[in-house]
Amino acid sequence: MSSTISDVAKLAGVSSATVSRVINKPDIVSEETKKVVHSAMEQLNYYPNVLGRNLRQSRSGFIMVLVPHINNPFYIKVIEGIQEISQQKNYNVMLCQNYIDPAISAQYIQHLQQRTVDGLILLDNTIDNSLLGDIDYTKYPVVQCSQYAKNTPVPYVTVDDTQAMRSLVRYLLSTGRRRIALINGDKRFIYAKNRFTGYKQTLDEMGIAIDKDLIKYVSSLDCQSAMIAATSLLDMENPPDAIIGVSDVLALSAMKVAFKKGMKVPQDISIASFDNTNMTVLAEPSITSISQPRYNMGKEACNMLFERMDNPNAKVRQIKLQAEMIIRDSTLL
Amino acid sequence: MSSTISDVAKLAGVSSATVSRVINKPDIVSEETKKVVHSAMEQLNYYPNVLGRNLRQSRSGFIMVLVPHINNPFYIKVIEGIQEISQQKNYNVMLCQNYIDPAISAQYIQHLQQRTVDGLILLDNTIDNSLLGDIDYTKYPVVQCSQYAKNTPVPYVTVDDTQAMRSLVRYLLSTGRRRIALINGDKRFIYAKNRFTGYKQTLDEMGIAIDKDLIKYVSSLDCQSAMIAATSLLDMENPPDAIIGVSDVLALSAMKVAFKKGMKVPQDISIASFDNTNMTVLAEPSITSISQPRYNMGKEACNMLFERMDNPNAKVRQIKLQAEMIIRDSTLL
DNA sequence: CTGAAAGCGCTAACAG
DNA sequence: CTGTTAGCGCTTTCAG
Repeated sequence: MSSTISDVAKLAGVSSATVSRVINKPDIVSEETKKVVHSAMEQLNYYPNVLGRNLRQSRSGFIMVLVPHINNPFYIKVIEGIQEISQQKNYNVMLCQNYIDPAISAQYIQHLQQRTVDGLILLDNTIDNSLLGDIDYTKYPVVQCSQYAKNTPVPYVTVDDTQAMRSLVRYLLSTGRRRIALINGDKRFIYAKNRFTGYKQTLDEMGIAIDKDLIKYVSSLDCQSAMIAATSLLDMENPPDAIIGVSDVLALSAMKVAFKKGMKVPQDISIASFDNTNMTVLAEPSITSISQPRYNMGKEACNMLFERMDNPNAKVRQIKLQAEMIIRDSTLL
Repeated sequence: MSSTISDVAKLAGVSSATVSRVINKPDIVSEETKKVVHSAMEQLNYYPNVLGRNLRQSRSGFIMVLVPHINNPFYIKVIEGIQEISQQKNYNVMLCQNYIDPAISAQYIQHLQQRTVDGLILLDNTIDNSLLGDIDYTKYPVVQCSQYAKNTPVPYVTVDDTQAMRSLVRYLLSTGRRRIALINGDKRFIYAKNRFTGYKQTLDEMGIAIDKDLIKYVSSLDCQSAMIAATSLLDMENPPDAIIGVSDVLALSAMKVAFKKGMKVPQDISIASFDNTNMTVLAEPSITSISQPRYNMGKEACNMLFERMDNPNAKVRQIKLQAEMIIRDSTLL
């Protein structure tokens, strides 16, 4: 079997405590003994057993990142940001998908109580944050990312969806569009609520009446639902001259429906989206999209989590980052 | 702090061994004591501390899945399959991305020696399997997935790339195409080598001379490289009448270039790809693609890994799954 | 069916 | 700067 710290100690002629110090606090060990210990470690091909260390320090060295589903490219970059920070802190990431199933989430959350993981970053967007209700966030370090709960002392990092939508609608209006349709997600999601607010505010300010028929909701962000929504929009007697999808897949699907109806983008209709994943560039024409600072969201969320893991009484920070509009061919008039 | 097994034992008036049995081997405990213990656990809101258990059993309860990058949708489904099986086995997954950097891989592989993880599924495609050379696969459970090493006793599950390419080329020929271009990945990758073999074999069999100018290699599977390759193909004096990309992004990029040159797909040129991710459906026209059994690859690889974790001397299985061609608009003549 | 006792491998006081 | 000692929380013999 593999060698232990006391094997090394014996071979080096020192105590296991000293070996431990060589590994963890090399500064307080004399050069000479360090040399002896290192050579013993090498001879025995020794690697510290993390399980022993974990028990002793009662830390697992893992954080959990709970997302709905990684087939949504939005999460990929966020996860990268999280992994960047956690690696700096010598922590591993356990990435969990709940497939929007609260039962699965509940199982994963047990990992906090069982000490499988030391903290949790919640990218879950379960409606009404029901999930958060199951977690004792006073006891375990938890940070929300993207989605967030109002009036709850849980740290979060999110993006200013209202503002992002405002800039997008304003821009479309500036290109002369007046019948701007919106394909939104379930309004019980905060992002959907906020984006709708931005949409409504901007039209209100410009004195444009809201046409309820121009607003569609999809229960899931996939091609099928999106195509149904887009078809009903484009089949209207007085169809929209622009469509905003709250996710790239929605916009791409809408564009596909427009093509099928013989419409040209952007000549006949403008198309815009949120998320700015690489689909927007691969599409023909390329799609104007709202780029959220996904990587930074991940980094910030992870930083916040470590703040709380280091000090459970640290101030609860709740921050909102700004998004950016990337204008591409699909709206260029 | 949270309660321990001996707190529960004390409250229930039994030994901690009995509490342990209630949790792990309930069958050999009397109904009565079980009841008492359960109620004590509830009163104390007890959850077993996994760190203690792990040390005792010297297992971490984690397996590692090492992939190049999860922005490649190919891996997403494989990972899902892996997670499905590992969850059944009460194992957690540590998903690691090496960003095609051997130094990062090397760091992760230490986790095996440190016992942070109990096994490894390698989806890495580092050229020449250099990575595998760093792992003592006789000592630690390792399974390769997708990529594999010939003549090495490491279990793997892969897909019959040669056969898949053969069927695709044969099909394109059957639609009348004769100048079929190939945008391939670095030939030192096994998948690239095998797909090239399938391409060459089929053309040879049909008595069609290989035009080397029709074969392009990209060092990375992104839009930029792909567009450069596609542009040089379509700028030829005698351009191809079909382009196969070994990944969806490559094909989509090629299609974009074709559009820019005023060509129509499939009328002027056929486009086909490997991977069959949802981009192929979102594209207009939708793209003919080779669908690999990604989910099953993940499941099989994970099953193999547990076989080896359960029994290090288990027979080394090396299996090859079949891919399927999905015909869509981009090649319909 | 249950209890006592040992110990997984490590780190952290404490003492020198 | 280093050694001694204790113990993290759990499971697993071995007895009974």
